[in-house]
Amino acid sequence: MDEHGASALTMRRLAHELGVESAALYWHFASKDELCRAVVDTVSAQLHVASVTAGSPRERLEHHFVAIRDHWREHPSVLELSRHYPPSAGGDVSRAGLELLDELGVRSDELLDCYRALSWTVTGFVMLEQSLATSVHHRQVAPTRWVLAIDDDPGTTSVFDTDALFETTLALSLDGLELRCAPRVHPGD
Amino acid sequence: MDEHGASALTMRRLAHELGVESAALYWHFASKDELCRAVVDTVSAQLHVASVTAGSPRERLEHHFVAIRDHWREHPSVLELSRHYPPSAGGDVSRAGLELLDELGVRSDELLDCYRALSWTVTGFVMLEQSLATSVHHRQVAPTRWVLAIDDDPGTTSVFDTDALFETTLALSLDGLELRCAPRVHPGD
DNA sequence: ACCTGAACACCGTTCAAGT
DNA sequence: ACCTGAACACCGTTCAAGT
Repeated sequence: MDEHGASALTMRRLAHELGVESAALYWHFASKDELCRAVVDTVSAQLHVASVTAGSPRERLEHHFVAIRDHWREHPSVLELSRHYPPSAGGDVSRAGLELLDELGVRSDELLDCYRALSWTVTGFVMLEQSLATSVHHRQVAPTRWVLAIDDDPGTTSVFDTDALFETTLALSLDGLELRCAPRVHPGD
Repeated sequence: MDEHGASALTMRRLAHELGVESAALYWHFASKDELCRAVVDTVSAQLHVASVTAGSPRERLEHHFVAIRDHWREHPSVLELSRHYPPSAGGDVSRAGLELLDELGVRSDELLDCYRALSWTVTGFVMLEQSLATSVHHRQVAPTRWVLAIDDDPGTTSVFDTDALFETTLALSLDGLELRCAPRVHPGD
């Protein structure tokens, strides 16, 4: 799938690749729906965010979400699937994230809401990032660099780097987060 | 489509609804791909963010993104389509947004990057919000209220409101934004 | 210029029948 | 328990042929 896109996942094609007739799959899975959910759940479970113990809570939080982005970038078509079959939302991963927010000083009654907000921001970002590949208005000029041009109107032409954009997106949210939990500023900055 | 989902958009079905044979559509559109792009572009163009002139730049910025969220919530299946056929990204809308960021005091060399970050955050949010409807693990208990329960494990059960979550998501980013552009705080707060 | 009819190569799914 | 073969009702797309 990650080679040929989510649309390449076909009961007939999958069966053929397994050396079996397509009807045989229906003994193992009730429907394609169920099979897709299993795929999403399996790949979601592979998302193990290594708990970095070095660095400030803020830095570890950044690593946390960078790891999540990287994971989905490696499995673009599964994220595409997960739009229709949302994952069970890796319990371990969110547990690790919640702990980091706690260390950062987020009020305990805001922990869940804040982590969800950050998590959605990151996941949504990766979804949009991956949709660039099929955009008529975006042209890829490097692995993470894109030029946006609408109808060759030079007024709308602009270049951007998704790595830089992700950094900005994450930085804005985390800055806002630090602001609301600890009115204290890092010394020596 | 917004009634029966994006998968209900079928060349044969559309043709039937127009009282015509499916092959006839291919005189007007080269492919379903092109037709979908036209749908996305049309609905994207209908996104007119009313320029609220009252309130602080921050408040108007909030209105701006609330309007964008509301628009896509009214056309869920089109946003679903736009994952594969990204919109030309309403030029007027982003122009209005950039102006608001400018008024807020964002440095001009950061304007584009910051607006894109906010815009992606919001759009990604709505995408995820809409995917809840098909989630096996989420149950809708009110228009914007969901309960998350994984395998009936009471330890993972939690309720959340997407309106509140959106507010948090937006607030975090905007707080971070204000922090980086104007080190001045509102008087009398 | 615009549409039909029929065909082609695909889908997901079901189900009797095989082993 | 696990699979096949054949069928059903769908797809998107093409293309000669109609008006």
